[in-house]
Amino acid sequence: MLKTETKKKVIDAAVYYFNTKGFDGTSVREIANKANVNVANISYYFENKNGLLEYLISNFFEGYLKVIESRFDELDKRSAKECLLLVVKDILLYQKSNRHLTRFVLRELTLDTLLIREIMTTYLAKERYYLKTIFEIGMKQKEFKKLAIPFIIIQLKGMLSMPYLHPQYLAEVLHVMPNEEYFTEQYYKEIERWVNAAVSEPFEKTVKTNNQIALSI
Amino acid sequence: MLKTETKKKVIDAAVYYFNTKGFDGTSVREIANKANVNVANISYYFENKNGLLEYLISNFFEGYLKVIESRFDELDKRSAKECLLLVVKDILLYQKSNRHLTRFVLRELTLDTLLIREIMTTYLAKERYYLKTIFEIGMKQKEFKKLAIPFIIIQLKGMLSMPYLHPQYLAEVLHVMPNEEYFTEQYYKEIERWVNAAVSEPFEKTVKTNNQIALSI
Amino acid sequence: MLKTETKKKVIDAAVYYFNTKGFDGTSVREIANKANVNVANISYYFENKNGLLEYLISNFFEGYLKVIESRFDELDKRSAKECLLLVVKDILLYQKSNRHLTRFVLRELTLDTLLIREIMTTYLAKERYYLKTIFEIGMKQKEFKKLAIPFIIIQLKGMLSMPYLHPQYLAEVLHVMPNEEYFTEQYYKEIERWVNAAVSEPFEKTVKTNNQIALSI
Amino acid sequence: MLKTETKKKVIDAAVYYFNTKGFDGTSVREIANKANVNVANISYYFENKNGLLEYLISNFFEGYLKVIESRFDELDKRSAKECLLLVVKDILLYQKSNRHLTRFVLRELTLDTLLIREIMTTYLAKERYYLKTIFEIGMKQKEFKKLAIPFIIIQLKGMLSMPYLHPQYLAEVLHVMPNEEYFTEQYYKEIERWVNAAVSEPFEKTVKTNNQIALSI
DNA sequence: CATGAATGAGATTTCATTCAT
DNA sequence: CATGAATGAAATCTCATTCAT
Repeated sequence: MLKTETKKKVIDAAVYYFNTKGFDGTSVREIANKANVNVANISYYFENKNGLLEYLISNFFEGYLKVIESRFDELDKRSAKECLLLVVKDILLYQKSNRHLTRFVLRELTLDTLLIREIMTTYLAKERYYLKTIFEIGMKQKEFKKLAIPFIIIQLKGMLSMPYLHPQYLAEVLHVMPNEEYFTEQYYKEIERWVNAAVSEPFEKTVKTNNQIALSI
Repeated sequence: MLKTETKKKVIDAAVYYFNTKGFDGTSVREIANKANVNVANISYYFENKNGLLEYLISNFFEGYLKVIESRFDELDKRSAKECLLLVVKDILLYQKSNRHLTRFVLRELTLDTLLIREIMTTYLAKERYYLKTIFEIGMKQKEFKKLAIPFIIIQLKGMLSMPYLHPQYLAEVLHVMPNEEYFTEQYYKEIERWVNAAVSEPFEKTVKTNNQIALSI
Repeated sequence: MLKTETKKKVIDAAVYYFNTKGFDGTSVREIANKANVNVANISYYFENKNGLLEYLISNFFEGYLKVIESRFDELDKRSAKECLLLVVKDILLYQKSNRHLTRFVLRELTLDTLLIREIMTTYLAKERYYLKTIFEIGMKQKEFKKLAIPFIIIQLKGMLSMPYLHPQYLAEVLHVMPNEEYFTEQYYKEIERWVNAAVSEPFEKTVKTNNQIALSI
Repeated sequence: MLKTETKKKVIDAAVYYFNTKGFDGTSVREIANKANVNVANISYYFENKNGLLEYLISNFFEGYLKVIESRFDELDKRSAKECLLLVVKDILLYQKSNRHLTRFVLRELTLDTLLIREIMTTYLAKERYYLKTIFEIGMKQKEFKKLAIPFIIIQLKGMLSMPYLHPQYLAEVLHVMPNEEYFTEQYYKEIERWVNAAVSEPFEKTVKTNNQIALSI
């Protein structure tokens, strides 16, 4: 554990600055200074600045996918809607507990780089598969309306990422504090409302049971 | 209004690179090279690189707000829902016709800088005022459900920005082409569905009339 | 002429240091300091440190080949031996008047790099062609003995380069001053002796006339 | 004499890289990686990188001089010319069997450093003494022409080192393979030709006997 | 209005070396 | 005897900016 003390300090400092100033807006020296270690450690542990970037993004998506996968594996025991809502809840919680990393990764995803292209063809393709499958099953079971799945995914992902990409906007313009305890719970309910109103079949009976899902933050 | 050729070339090149590589990831030399002009022109026309940034972002929001305002001014002649949908449509069209600039500005908004803070307290505060007022009127008129307005705005803005922040994701992961003609129309319908299902009062009679709003792209 | 003052100063300083400390043993800062210009000028004029290397080496060989070529073109007017001796003389003079550059280039040629490989397939292949042709004609005309040309070239080039690769050795070990006026003349005579004794046919009559070639240093 | 495995591996790796990339162009990490040992071993065994350099160069010259000395000691039993040719042969063989080290050392000798100056005042001064003495005796015995000894040494050393400094040039430009079996033998004959034609007195009777020296490679 | 030359500051990376284990 | 972690120094390179023309 002590062996990687330095590495951990670098990661924390990097996430901090990448979050606020962006990857290109942050110098390795700043990171090293904040981490109170020598600059050369960045090369030592991550080869170079870009290696640090890759490490952080990959790391983020490893955890992200694990969260989705573990809910996806319960699809046989649960209804599609239940499953979808649990995925939504878990993603919100994952993003909440990694909010600096999340903002930075989501921002980085908007660039046209080789790395991002690779991320898309691996992690994001998998994510799409899981979501698509959940929606397909839900539609087959008549839980969900027959909708264009890609467009549903766009809306869902838009909603899931918005508060974590723009926390400053929420706080300073809308006066909603995305870092405070109850925000996630409240926002989860909003997405649930959207699922119920815009995705689920109105007369679906399973709605009731799903309402019982509570956020344990 | 009649910009010199050089200034215009710089702007185009800057938007191109800022869109794909980000502001900090782009050097003024790259911009000058692509624009086929001398680097010193950037200082000449925009004082410095940051001036170019400010110019582009302000420019974006000037146009953006004008679009919202002109619909907002029709609030007396139209129902809140009609107005909201027209605003949605116009924003989509504005973003579509400035897609490179839009992606870059939306990305830049995720940073914590002085400039962005200023943008928030000016342009985005205004935008919030317009949206809030539309929703308030709609609720008062019983067109809209009584909902937490900030949360509605979060969802709306999440949906509005998603395809323009992540065109690559739409194209390569979801195989939806956000730059093709019919996308905006289709996506507009999705947001309309959301307004009808999750925002509007279900028994609202005006729903019918609103369906008539057609996108003239 | 004033435009390239800086470039020229960089070149001079680079040649000076590359000569004594080698390319990898010299830092761009040292060069810039000696040249009394800003380090960035090296990137500005030569792209990077390696560009400076390429420039200097190419430059050397452009001049080197021009010297050989102009004598080679006189092959119709002169005997092969005369021509060979004039080439020898001119190479010695060229190396003498570029002694720092010469030592550095000859040393660099001993490395296994891409650049050197390219130099070999271009400049040195040409040089070999000229020398080979001179020897072939000389043999055909019975001026020269029938010898293995590559081996003659090895010996010739070994002799031509030795004093310019190892001036320090000549000075400090052999107490021969390769930079002093009369050295070139004396050394030229040695090579002429080698040509007469080891290359030329002993009964060749042209030997006499060739002796008249005097070095005008 | 029995080096630790690690030390030997370091030496081999160092010679390999110094040969192809030069001393300054090689990092201790590269050496350690190739040798499959830890970097710190280099400091441990050679104090520092420069210590490794000194070790290798000294080592080379110890062996080099031993080769010359053992022939020199036979001067009483043999003619000067015989002796000279045996020295030539042995140097060629020594360089051949240490070709990587040889190229690197010969290249390093072209630099102006303290270490090289020391090498010159020790090893190379000795070498000069041996060669000079052989030539002087030969001249006294009328085996050799009365020539300027330093100039003879320059030529001899130029010929001896050329193929080992520029193996790439021989291979790729002249298509002579200095590493193949028969090269040394053939090249030795060339130098012998030079000795006979340009150094020896033409009517010298000992020439015959010397022809019997055969290379046992 | 536009340019090429030049610069100073700083960013990233490399490197030899050290030290505790 | 050997290692992995860590460092300080320096090397290369990049960048925004300035200035004379």
